[in-house]
Parts: sequence; structure tokens; C-alpha cells
Amino acid sequence: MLSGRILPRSFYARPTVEVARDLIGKLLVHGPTSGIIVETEAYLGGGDDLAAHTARGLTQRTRVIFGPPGHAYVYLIYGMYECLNLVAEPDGQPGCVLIRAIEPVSGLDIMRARRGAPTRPEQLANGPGKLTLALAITRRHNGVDVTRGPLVVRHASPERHFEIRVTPRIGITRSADLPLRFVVTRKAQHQSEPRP
DNA sequence: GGTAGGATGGGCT
DNA sequence: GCCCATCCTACCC
Repeated sequence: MLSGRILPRSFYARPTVEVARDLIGKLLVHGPTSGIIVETEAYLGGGDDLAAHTARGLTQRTRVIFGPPGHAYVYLIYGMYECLNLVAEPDGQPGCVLIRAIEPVSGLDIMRARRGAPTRPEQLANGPGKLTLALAITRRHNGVDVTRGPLVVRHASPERHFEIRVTPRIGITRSADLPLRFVVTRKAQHQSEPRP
């Protein structure tokens, strides 16, 4: 598949929920590996979202989330895995989107080698810790600008349209009821004709 | 099909 | 010292 233009910073400089929703169907690219984003979660600033890392305010770790939009926030989780977020909202306002799953598009063999365990294609990057492993995204990418390579998000070409379901977020205990997770349920381009 | 438990280290109280 | 925005394996239907 061809990749379209890089998402501009204005894409990210919007309310976090809108950015989370609109990242579905976009192409996450790092070097030779890439995949279509199929699951995201919004983590809000402003204090009402107790699951957000920014809920306790500005710290050394969370400073990137308060910075300009269109940058990567990467952190270590459970001492073993790293999670990729993309910073939303205008500069100075917190808010970010966790990328929870991608559907591999290019560099499948490289992803398989990085993941180690015998892995079926659909399981290569279907989790936040798995996709960073598959795309070789680490804390060294914390703070990098994703509107300029090598780690970027692009429009898919042709543009992809999906049916999206909104649900509570996964794996949290605080603010666990907020509908801030966006996940592809069905590929629109594969939608069948009306049944007889 | 399902779930329980352990690995592992940084951030914050 | 406790809490994680996780994943994999073992084990049990």
C-alpha cells in the first residue's frame, strides 16, 4: 500500500478525544516497519482523568505531555515494556493518545524477528507493548517530533474507513468507566453487500 | 475456549 | 514500599 502525507501538527493541536478517534486508520511508520492504527485511548489533562499520568501535575516524566503537540511520549511500564503515546492539545495543555494496536503493513519479517516468540501476523503488534517491540520504539524516542521522521504518522493511501467502537479503557482502575477507547470493529472496505 | 501468576524497574508517597 | 496505561506461560475446562 502507498502512504500519504505526514499528519501536520495542526492534526494534533486539537481536543485529545478527537485526535484519538481520528488516529484510527492512519499509518504509523518507523523505518522499514509500519502498520495501520486500529486501537487508541485518550488520556486527558484537566484533572478529571485520574488514570492519566498528568493527573498529579507536571513532573520530570510528564513534561513532554505538557509540551507542543505532535510529539511522542514513551514510557516504561511494568519494568519490561514501553508504551507509545502521541501528544495532543495546544502547547502548554496536557493530553495524549496511547497507541494500543496496529495492523502490520510493511516489514513483517523484521517485526517477527524483533518479537521473538513464534507469532502469527495478527498478533505481532496487537498490544501497546507489542507494537513498540515490533517497531523498535523505545524511551529514546521520548520527546521526538512525529511530524518529522524517522518516526512519523501518515495518512493511508487510499484513505481507510473503519467502523469504530467506543469503550472504556483497558487495564486501569481509576477513571475506569470513561468511554475513551477507540477500536476498529470491522473493516469498511470489506463490508459485504446487503444480504438477501 | 478461559484465567492466574510472575517477571521487572521506574515514579511517586 | 507500593503501584502500575503489559505480556507470556502454564494450566484448566
